Amino acid sequence: MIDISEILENFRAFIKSKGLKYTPEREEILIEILKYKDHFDVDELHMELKKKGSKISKASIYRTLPLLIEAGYIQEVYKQEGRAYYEVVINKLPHLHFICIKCKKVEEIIDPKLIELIQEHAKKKEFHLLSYHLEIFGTCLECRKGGMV
Amino acid sequence: MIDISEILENFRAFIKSKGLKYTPEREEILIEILKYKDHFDVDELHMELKKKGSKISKASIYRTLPLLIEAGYIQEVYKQEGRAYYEVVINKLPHLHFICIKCKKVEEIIDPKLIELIQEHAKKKEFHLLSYHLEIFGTCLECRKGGMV
DNA sequence: TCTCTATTGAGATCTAATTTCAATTTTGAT
DNA sequence: ATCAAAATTGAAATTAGATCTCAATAGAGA
Repeated sequence: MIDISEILENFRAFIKSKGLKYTPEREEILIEILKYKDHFDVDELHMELKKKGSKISKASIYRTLPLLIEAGYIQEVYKQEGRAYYEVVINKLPHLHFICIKCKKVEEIIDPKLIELIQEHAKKKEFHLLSYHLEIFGTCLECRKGGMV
Repeated sequence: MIDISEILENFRAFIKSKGLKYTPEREEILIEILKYKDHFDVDELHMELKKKGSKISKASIYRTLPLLIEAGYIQEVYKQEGRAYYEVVINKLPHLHFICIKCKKVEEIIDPKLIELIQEHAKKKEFHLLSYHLEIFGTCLECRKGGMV
């Protein structure tokens, strides 16, 4: 389970270490994001915050996301139709996304062999791993039954 | 080695099979793309065609790329700063891209274990694989030496 | 050759993301 | 607490890749 207060304290330290200011907006965005169990995008997050009475602008969200990525809390996982999708990656290992291009369903696959394989290569190249996009695009069984592709 | 005339004939058949028309523009775009040994983007391709006296518009390139992807000649491999990058995938197997976020260098890794792993999962899920994005973002050794991250 | 339909180029349009800027807030120092 | 310097914010303007519109053109079967 994720300990929010610990994360917020870490985030504050991260922000401070960069000589930036720890604002209520940044904290509120992080708290809201931590609630996501799966993928989200900026519009979705903005609407969610609005629904709760928050006045946080999209601009602030766009400005905060790179910080959260840099701090290691979230990752951009894929882009579709010009829109970026993110997910919380705390305690999450690299995983494959199988994305159906027809119904847009996304399925996650976590495979220790995959993780090992990636880390092995990164180690060999002395590459410092920050994030990853591992998407497999195709069509799922249900959509193929529907007479497509 | 790639046999261009065979590919063009296949492409013509593909276009015809969809009830579309085989135009000089489409052929020219495919021929030009087949020359790329690594990644390219629309602007780059458009400039290259222009340099050779071609009048092909960007609109036509944008309209042709999805056909080439569907026909299996190219793939969109990653997006960076709002721009999509493509590569020729004829005779190419799934491979990882290690992308340095500092110097933007991209290194390809082909690993039979990776291919096997992906195909295994796809088969299990009865997922029809069309394309993939396998990007690992991070920093390379040289850039880390430069005092960053 | 004729006709139907797809395709093209040029420019308009769309829209996610970024930038600008004045007002506000944070924060460390006093 | 108060103050000043610098970062941050929201709103709106701007940017830019990608898509769409449309009139003119060209491919392809009859």
